[in-house]
Amino acid sequence: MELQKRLNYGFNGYQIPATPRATRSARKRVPFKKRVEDNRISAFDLLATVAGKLLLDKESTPVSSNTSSAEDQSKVEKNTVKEERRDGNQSSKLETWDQYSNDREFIVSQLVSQTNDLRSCSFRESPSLKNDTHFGLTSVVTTSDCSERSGVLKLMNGKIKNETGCLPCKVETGPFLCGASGGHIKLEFENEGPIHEELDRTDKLSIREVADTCPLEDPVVVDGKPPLLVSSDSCGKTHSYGFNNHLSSFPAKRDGLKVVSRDDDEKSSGCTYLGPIKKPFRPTPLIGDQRIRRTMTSKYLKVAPRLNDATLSNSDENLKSAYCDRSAYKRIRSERNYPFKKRKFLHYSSVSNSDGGISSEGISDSPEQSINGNASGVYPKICGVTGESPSPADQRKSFHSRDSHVKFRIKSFRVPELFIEIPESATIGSLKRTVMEAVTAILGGGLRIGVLLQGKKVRDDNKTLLQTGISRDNQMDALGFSLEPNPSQTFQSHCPGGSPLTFPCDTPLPLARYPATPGLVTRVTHVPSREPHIPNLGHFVESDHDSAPSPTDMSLDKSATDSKALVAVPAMSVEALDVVPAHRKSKRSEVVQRRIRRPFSVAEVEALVQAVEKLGTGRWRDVKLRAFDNAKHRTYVDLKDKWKTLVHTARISPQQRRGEPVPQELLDRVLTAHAYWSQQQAKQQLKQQQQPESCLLLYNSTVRARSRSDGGEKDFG
DNA sequence: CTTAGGG
DNA sequence: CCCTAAG
Repeated sequence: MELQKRLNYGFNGYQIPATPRATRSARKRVPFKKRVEDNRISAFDLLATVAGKLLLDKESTPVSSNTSSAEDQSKVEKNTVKEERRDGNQSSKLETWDQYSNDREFIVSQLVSQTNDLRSCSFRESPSLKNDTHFGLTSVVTTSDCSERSGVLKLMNGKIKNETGCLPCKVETGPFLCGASGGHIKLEFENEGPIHEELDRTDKLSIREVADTCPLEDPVVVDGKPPLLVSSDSCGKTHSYGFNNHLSSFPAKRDGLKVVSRDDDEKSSGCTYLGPIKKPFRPTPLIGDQRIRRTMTSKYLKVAPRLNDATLSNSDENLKSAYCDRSAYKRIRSERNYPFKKRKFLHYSSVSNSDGGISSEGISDSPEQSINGNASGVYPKICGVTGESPSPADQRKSFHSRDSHVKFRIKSFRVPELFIEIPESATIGSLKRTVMEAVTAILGGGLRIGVLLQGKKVRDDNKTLLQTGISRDNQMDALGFSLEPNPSQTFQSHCPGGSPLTFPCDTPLPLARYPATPGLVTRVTHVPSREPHIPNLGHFVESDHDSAPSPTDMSLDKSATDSKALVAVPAMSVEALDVVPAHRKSKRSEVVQRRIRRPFSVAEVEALVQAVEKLGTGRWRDVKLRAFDNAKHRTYVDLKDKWKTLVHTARISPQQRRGEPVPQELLDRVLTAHAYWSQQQAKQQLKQQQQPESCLLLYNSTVRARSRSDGGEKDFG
């Protein structure tokens, strides 16, 4: 497999002379936009983009849209640099990574918000559905000219709103409650249209749609009484429900965007209210990050409060009912204003704490089933496009000649089905928790994005949009995205104690209550963010076009690997999420796939030995520079490790050695050199030890002498 | 960032 | 290879 890829792509044309010692990070994280500039957007890119930002905005000219302002661009660049630096490259630009976090937060927020909706989900008893289980999600995507910003705003809104609790979620909740089990929604794809118009249109659309199709019998069970399960059947349709509708009180505004006005909100109760709760809000000059940053801050600091008063007041009722226990309500309330990071934590706690007293609960997910389920089609072998896959060069070429850009806007993702099994005696609280856990399990297991083109799954992440047939003027009507469970994950119920009842539930799959599902959110995020403490996980973009010294280079395999990485977001235990500070970069990075193994070739070993013979064993950086300067995938740590193993290898019997045999001659040299330099090192240390000692002695003697004389003086005095 | 070491 | 403590 790898070999094949290697053959296909080779590493020609990817010489990156600039950063000699760029390593891991650099490879792992290549800002999306950067790649965009390369005109090489592949399906994979698309996935990533979608997942992360729910928005892809590719512009023909780097700065042609609000979205991709020059500022952004530069940021991206910096970003890159920083990455490289981290890897040992000593370039001096450091800032930036952090600057991207905000956007990511948005996304996360959105995800989180959706999660909240879970609480208001309802269950329907229909065991028969069990086999249909699938966790695949489908999403509605619309392309428009809306800038990313607008998308972001929406996301934010969604988030905030949700944080308010069970929001009178007019629009957004509606769809979630509606049957979400099924098919894929088609993608509306349109190109270049007046922004405001577009927004306006979609806005109305979503609202109306929901209104029409989704009566939304507010599924919220009132005060934990027996009616454990409420069925909110109906609405099996697919809607496009965006986040457009809850834009209320956001500083950043856009032309033509409508917002839910709080005044109107008052009337609203539950999801039933679908009135003309919109009010135009002013656009903010979408210029670069500063704007966003400002927006961000103000959002939480200023806007949130407002929301409290407005939205919250309106939804108080809902909140109360939705959260049977006052504490939960409170929690949510309080969470609202917390900065995102903090909220993460709170979120979790709220989950774990929420109402106790559960007799027994259990979730029985059947990942297998789900995975194999038809609907989600997680593993179809289908490839969106078959046929010859042009070489990278070709791709680039074609793109050059045809510089079109595709824009996407995913208004929301559909939620898959979840099956919950819980005893009748369970409390509502436990039910909620159970659902939450089920969801969490899924999320924790990682999600991946699927791209469907005309019903077919596009699996080749390396294909470009163009190749796949996703272009602005091409079959754009059949594009869909889906959230899929990570196949490699096994979802298991946290809680034993099985129970008799099974409630298939059209539950909105809360996207990520645990923003901490960094893997999910981040990995997928191309959106630069500036929130300083949220580590950037954009790693999946990792495309190391580094040149390797030998044809052994597998740099391009990375992309393939990465695509997998995107899929395989290792599950972080909830606990871990809870405790682990959001900024544990290392932790997160871990979420990333570990570097592929690249056994040292004999030639490399030779080079290494030679360098070490010359430089010694304590100067790995120099060794690297000297012998592996252009082997970007070999870090000095790698070299050191290799030396370590070489020494070990040399000491063991040939029979015990594995892998490509290293010439005995080399091993001998290894031993020799190692012995020599060890000796040198010892000598050095000896000297260093002696030095201080002599100094000390000298000092002591001096002091003694002086004190003696002093004493003498004193004595005399 | 580099080194040195343990995992 | 990864992760980290130290420097």
